[in-house]
Amino acid sequence: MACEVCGRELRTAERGRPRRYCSRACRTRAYRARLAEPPAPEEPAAQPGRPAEAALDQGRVVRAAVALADREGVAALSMRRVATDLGVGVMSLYRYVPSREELNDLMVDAVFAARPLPEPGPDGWRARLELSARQEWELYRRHPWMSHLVAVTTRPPVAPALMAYTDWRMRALDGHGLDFATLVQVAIMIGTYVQSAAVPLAHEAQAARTSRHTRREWAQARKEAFARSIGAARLPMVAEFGDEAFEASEPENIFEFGLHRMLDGIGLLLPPDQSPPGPMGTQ
Amino acid sequence: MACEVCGRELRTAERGRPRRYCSRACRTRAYRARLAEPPAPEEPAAQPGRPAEAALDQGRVVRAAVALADREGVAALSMRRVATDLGVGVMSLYRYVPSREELNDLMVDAVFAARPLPEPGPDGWRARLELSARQEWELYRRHPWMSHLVAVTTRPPVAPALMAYTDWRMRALDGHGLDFATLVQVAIMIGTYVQSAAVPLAHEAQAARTSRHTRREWAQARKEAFARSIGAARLPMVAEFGDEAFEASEPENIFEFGLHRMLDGIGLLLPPDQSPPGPMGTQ
DNA sequence: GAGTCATAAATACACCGTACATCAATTGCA
DNA sequence: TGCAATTGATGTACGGTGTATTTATGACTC
Repeated sequence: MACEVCGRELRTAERGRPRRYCSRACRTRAYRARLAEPPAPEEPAAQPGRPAEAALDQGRVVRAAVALADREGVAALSMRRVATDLGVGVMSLYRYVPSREELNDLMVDAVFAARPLPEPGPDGWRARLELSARQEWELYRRHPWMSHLVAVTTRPPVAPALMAYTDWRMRALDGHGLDFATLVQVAIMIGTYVQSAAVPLAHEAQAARTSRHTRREWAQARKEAFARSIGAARLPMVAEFGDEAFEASEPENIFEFGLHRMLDGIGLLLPPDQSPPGPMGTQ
Repeated sequence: MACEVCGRELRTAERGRPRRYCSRACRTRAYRARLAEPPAPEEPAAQPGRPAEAALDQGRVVRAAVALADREGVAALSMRRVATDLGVGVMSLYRYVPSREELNDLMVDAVFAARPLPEPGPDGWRARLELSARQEWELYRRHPWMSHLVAVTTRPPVAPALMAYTDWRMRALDGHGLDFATLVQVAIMIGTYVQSAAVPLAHEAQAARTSRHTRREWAQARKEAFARSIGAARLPMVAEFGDEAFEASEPENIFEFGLHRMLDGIGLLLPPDQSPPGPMGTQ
């Protein structure tokens, strides 16, 4: 009595038909695997018992979720809201999306898949890495909820299109004598950095939506709170924060600054007189 | 009819005494502000109607929350669980903690406050920045839920002790001719990077707790999923991922690698022949 | 027509944060 | 000495969440 997919023990299998899967997620996975086996993923009709046309599919669910998050922010994103937006019952979503967590992944994947990095990229490793970072940053600007989702899942999102960015970055730097492990680390480091720099964007987007406080007001209030609680004596630098520091700490500027520092640091790994590399992907 | 703290409209003020605050959070804020006004914050007694001793205080609540998160992970952290751990009613917490979101901030602040950076730090800007990053990293290792909380709030946590890290970092690099705005950016960039590099730690901690999958199993499963869905042809680099890449992408190693690249990049901002600076804080 | 199966949905459960009303205890003041 | 004000602590309840379980419906094969 074990789930056919994940092998977990099956609970409450007493009444009715014998159960085969431990959860809807596993059942859905099995179903999708069965669908994926025949070589025609574009034409899923003519399945036994399948209605003439399905009202839903995974793409529609994911697109609706992305649109909702874009429109009303990550706080409004829930299975119920997505379902009502689509005009279907809540549980209908679970036929196409194994769980809320995997919906998050699918949303991230959809956004990245819609904007792949160009092939071939520009010339020169630095221009390439810069482009890849800037393009990812642009995605976070347009979909601020993404940086939130990435962190909320307590694990890196399982999104092939995001992995494609990593792959592209590795190829962007390949051919300069760096070993494979270093390429991995550079690519991951860049993605990690862009994501982290984008986290404040989610906050600003939410604040702009609820029109509660602007970032400036918030920074001012926080500064005053610090002045009251800790006293500026202990934080001499923070005590001098003014317009200049505020401007410098704007997410956009932090991103730009850190990006260049990081690229500079990567440059030091490479042999100094390296001539410009050939086209991408030629190893 | 507006809240005396935030000015928001007061709903449902018909029956009973007229309300003065829009929420318990505001009422608590007003109460705390009133407590802070007299110049003796250590001796708040002799208030009218104040009981002799309170069973709870903010410190106990925050400590219980931190202990709970350490013990059972961020998923188990809720107001109800904290309350039962303390043996009090749920709503009793709200007398000392304005809201769940601010409890998050207080938890982060408590952890950072318990481990301040040393004064004076070591010699040399690089050793200092490295120490500050490594010490923050150590905190995330010990309290993996922190990286999660930082991101969940959709805004940087309001934690003075965390701001103290920023201040320390700015002082660590001060005296090398960098302008104030650049100091701000360096300090924020380092903190941002450490936090983001720590996000996978939360995942691993949770996985280890539920003993579902190890990181190695998870990476393997993900690789197979990619091979099935996208096909390795489109991701030539990822297709070659093996033990070496797995080892390289270990959070600890990503952190170390990125830290050194970042410090290298910062070093390029400084004049090359700069002699070692004097003791910290001398401007 | 019976049986099998996938779709879709309704219901239900356990949980969350927290607004609200209430109670007893304490104190200052009339 | 009473009374009003104020606080700590709490119980109850509301509207929300993700999703397990169950049921109804239709389409297909035999």
